[in-house]
Amino acid sequence: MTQPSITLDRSSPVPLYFQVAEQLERAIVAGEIAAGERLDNEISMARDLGLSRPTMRQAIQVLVDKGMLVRRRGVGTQVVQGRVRRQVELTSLFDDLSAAGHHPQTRVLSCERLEADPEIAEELQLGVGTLVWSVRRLRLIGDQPLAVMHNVLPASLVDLTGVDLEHEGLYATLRATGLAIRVARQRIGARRADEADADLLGESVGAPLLTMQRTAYDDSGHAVEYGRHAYRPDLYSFDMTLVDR
Amino acid sequence: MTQPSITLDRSSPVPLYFQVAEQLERAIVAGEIAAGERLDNEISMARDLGLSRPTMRQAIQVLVDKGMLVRRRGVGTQVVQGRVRRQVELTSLFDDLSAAGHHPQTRVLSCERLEADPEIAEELQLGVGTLVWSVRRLRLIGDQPLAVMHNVLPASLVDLTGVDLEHEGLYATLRATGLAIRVARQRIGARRADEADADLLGESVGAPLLTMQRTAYDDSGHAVEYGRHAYRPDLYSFDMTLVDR
DNA sequence: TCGTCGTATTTGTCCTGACATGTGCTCTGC
DNA sequence: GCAGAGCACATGTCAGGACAAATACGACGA
Repeated sequence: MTQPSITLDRSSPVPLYFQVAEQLERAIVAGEIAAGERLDNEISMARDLGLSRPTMRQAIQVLVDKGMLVRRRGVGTQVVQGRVRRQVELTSLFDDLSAAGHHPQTRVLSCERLEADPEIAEELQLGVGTLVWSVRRLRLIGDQPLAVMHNVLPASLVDLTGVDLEHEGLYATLRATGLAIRVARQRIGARRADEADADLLGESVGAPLLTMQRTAYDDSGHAVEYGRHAYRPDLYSFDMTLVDR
Repeated sequence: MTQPSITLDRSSPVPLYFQVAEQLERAIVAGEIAAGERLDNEISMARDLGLSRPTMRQAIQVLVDKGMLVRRRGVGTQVVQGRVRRQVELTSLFDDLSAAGHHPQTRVLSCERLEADPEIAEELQLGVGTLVWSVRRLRLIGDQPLAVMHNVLPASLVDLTGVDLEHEGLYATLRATGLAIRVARQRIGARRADEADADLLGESVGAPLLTMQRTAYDDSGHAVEYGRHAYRPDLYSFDMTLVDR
C-alpha cells in the first residue's frame, strides 16, 4: 500500500482534483502501484495531501471512470488488472494515429458545397436542401491506404474554402474556429468493399471493411458533423473500456 | 424552460440523486423537455426539490455522462439534439436483445473444461495450463443465426456443470454466483468468415463479419472472462455515445 | 470446529457554505 | 451608432462535517 508521491500546485489554474488524478494515473501506468494493489483510503490520502475528502474523491472518480480503478464499499480502492488500452475518445483518426507515433497522410478526394439530401438533413437536424460541406478523404499510414472518410457539416458553421485538409485534421479545424465538440453518437459495423472502396483502399471487391458512422454535437447541443467512414480491418480497430456504474 | 415534475421518496433506499436523474431522463426521452432547451439552473432546481446543490449536480452529471445533457459554464445546461441511441453497456448480447423486445435463442455448441493456452492465460492473467471453462455458443434471433460466441473463464471462479446456458445468459449466471463485472476492455474489428463461421451463420465463406473481443474484470479487479465473438453485420452493430470531459 | 454476532474500516450519500471563472447582456462614454 | 467596461448569472472548484451501508475480521459461544 505504498503511495506514490504527489505534488500539488495550488497556484496553478489546473484543478487540484485533476492534478491528483493525472499523477495517480501516471503512477499506475508506470507500474509504481501494482495491479490489484489497494490504494490507501480516501480520508488519509486527502489528509496527507492537505485536501478535503470531496476533492480526493473527485480525483479517484476520474480514474474509476477510465476503468483504471475499482471502488468497493467497506473494502477500498484497487487497481484493475490487465494492460491498459487507450479509450475511444472524441478525437479524430488523425489525432489517434499521431498520438500513436505514426505519421498519417491525407489525400482530399473532394471538398464541395452542396445541398443536404434527406439522410444528411435527418442526421444533422437541418432542412432538406440546406447548404453543407461534403468532404471525402483518404487516410494513409505510410504508403498503406487505411480508410476512406466522408464528412458532412453545415456550411453555416464553418467555411472550408482554402482550408488545407491535407495537413490539418478536420476536428482541429473545427476547434480552431471555436467549435468545441462535446458529444458524439456513433455506430460501428462491417460491410463488403464495393468497387470504389476497393480501388481506393487497395483491397479486392468484397473484402470486409470496418465501418463507423458518427454524428457529433457541439457545446450547445446542435449537430455539427456527420461522418461515414470505412477502415481496413487489418490496419485498424476500435478499442474501448466499459465501466459499470 | 418548463421543468418536469419530479417526486422524491426520501424513505427509499434509492439515492436521491439517482431518483432525480431517472425522472429527468424519462422526461427527456419522452420529449417533455425539447431538444436544445435549457434546463433551469442548478441552484433553483435544488431549492425547488429541497435538495442541496451537490446532490442536484450529481444527478445532472449522470445524464451528462450519458451524453443527454451538455453543461456550459456561464450559460446553463441544455438537452442534446438528436435521437438518443442506447449506449454500449456492460451487458451481454442476450440482455441487449431481450431489452430490444426480440426473443433471442441460444444453441450451446460446446462447453468443456480445458487447460489455458498462452493466449488465454495472457488475457485472463493466469498461468498456462490453469483449468478454464471454454464455451462456444450460437445466438439466433428468430430463425436467423446472429453470432458465434466463444467465452473463456477461470474454472476456479464458477462451475458451469449443469448450468442451462441455452436459457440463461452467461453474465446472468455470473451475477447469480455473486460475481459482479465492473470493468471491461474490448476491441471491435472485422474479418472474413472462414468455413466454420460460414457454416454456423448461414453466410458464404469470405463474407464480412463484425468481431468483438472482450476481457472483463470483477469487483476486485481480477479478469473473470475473455470472449471472442463474431456477428453478422447485417443483423448487428455497436452503438455508443462518446462524451468529452 | 464451526457458525454467529459485533465492531472497526471504508466507501456511499447528503448537507451547508464559499469563492473562482467563463458568458452574455446592458449600460456608459465617446 | 459603436466599442468597451462592468455586472448579473450559471457552472466549476474546494472546504468541512455528518450519518448510512457494506464488508472483513476477530471474538465468542454452541
